[in-house]
Amino acid sequence: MIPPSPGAANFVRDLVRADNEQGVFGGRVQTRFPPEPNGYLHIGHAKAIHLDFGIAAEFGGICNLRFDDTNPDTEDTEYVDAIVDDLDWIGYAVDKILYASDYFEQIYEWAELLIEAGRAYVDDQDSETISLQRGGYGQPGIESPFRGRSVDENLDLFRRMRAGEFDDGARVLRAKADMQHENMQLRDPVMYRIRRGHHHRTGDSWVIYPTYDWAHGQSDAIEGVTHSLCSLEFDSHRPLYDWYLEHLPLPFEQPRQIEFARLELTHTVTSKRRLATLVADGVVDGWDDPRLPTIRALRRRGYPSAAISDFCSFIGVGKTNSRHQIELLESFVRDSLNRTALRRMAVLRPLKLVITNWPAGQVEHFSIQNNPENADDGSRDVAMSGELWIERDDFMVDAPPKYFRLTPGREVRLRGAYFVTCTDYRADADGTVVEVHCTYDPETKGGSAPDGRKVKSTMHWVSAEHSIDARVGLYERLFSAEVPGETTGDPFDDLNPRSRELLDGCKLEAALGHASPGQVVQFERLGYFAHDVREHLLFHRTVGLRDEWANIQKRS
RNA sequence: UCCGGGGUCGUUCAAUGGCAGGACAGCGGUUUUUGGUGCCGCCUAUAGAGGUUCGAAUCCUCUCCCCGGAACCA
Repeated sequence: MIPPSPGAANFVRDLVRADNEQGVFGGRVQTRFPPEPNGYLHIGHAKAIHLDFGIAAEFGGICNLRFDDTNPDTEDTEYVDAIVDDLDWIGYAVDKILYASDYFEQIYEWAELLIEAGRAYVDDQDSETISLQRGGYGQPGIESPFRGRSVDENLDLFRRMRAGEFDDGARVLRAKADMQHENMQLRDPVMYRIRRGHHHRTGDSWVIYPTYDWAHGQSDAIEGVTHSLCSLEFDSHRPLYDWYLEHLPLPFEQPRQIEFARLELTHTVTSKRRLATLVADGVVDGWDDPRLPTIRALRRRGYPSAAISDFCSFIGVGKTNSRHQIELLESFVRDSLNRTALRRMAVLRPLKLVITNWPAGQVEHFSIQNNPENADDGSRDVAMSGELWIERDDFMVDAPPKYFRLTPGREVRLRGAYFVTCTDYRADADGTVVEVHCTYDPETKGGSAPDGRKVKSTMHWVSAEHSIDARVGLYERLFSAEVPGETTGDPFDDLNPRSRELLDGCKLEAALGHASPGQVVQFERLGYFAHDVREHLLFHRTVGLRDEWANIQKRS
């Protein structure tokens, strides 16, 4: 078991504690988790969620789920529902859902306030011109010719923007900040744009929408947020966040924005936009495709929620850009699953093994433990006959020194069954081994020899007669909520090509045919990547997901 | 080019003026009816150069490198 990490950095906690002890915010702590409902949550969000909710809980404060829904073009209630559901699974059930769109009226009124104070103006130029005038790094900005409009004219124009008198993109409301500021965010940022998209909650009642910068801090302030935690790329927005708030009559103390490094992992992508592209382009089957690092996909693959929490608290929170190795996450998953996963046998690349001294037609049944880590998990019945499937990699004609598995003349154990000794093998014209011949020792029933002799290797196997073929749709049986009965047509229709390829021809022990949904199993010593033990440890990894993740990363 | 944020074992996170430590990865051993698990051991780091100090990863100066920032995205 991986020990807890009391030393894990969390500078956010330190800052909040300092504020709290000094009585800033009157000892109050309030945070928020503010996703835009334009995609599904992924492992990177889990880090933010544990931070946001964790800090609030630690200091006796509250953390709200607030949807940052200020862009009607990309958002949908489908995402709202999925995010709430995932959040619940992660361990933070919310009873109250907040939306930035609920504050549109208040935010609008504050915009008028800024106009009246001479701190905002309507600009008639298009976005290209505005962008050009903003200048560049180390380059001066140019003030808009509309910057000097009177308060009355601005107010009139802004109200007509809201009333829908102008076309999309015809005018914007801009903050009158500082066109020479070294920070581009302060060079008169856009506060409102005209957009006639249908909003998932406010429908068509608004044609102007606040931008992120002119909505986020305002929403925080309305809710009474004390510490607004966001990722590093917003650090240059903080002066703007503060600038807006300083000019507004706030109902609470002015919130404080704190930036932290987002989670990145090797072999995969933690960017909602890139994931959305993969889903939209059909590169993957959907947001819950097991190749994705979305919460949905992780869930479907059997990742325990606790393993994700443990991982998140272990890695801590800092400002260093870093990319954690996927192995670290997996170590938490294994740590958890090793104690709970039922062991099963399956053969991914079958090779026929014939027991030449097996009584013709005889079938024997063995009771094999479900989990050596936990006797309470009981045992299951496994049938054996004289013809078995073993892993192709478990037999070698010319075995190298450190190879302990089957080779001519060697005795090994078939897990839970008998000792067998290889006597012979058959190869085809190309030299490919097509059949291995063995004799078994009836005295070793159950897998131990009365004379105490040892074998170097224990191999997994399935009875040819009793095994089931992965073609009956194992993948779906284990990963989907439904357990289909008879499969008709091509059972691989709903699988991605890579999974098809990996599962084609696999032979499974009968007990896998009725695995209960959501039950994670661990294969006994086998895998697609026979040269690398790690790769085939747990079932959900045997389909080569790490490689899939890497492929996904390349294609996004 | 300007502004901001960063730089400690292979990776990641500690150590905040006092013996550079953990985890993951790797390597070796051991246990084992999974080449899994468990257990034991080993390996490797303060970006560079100066300075302050009895003492520097930590404080100061300069240099180098990485990331972010000029959407009517968030």
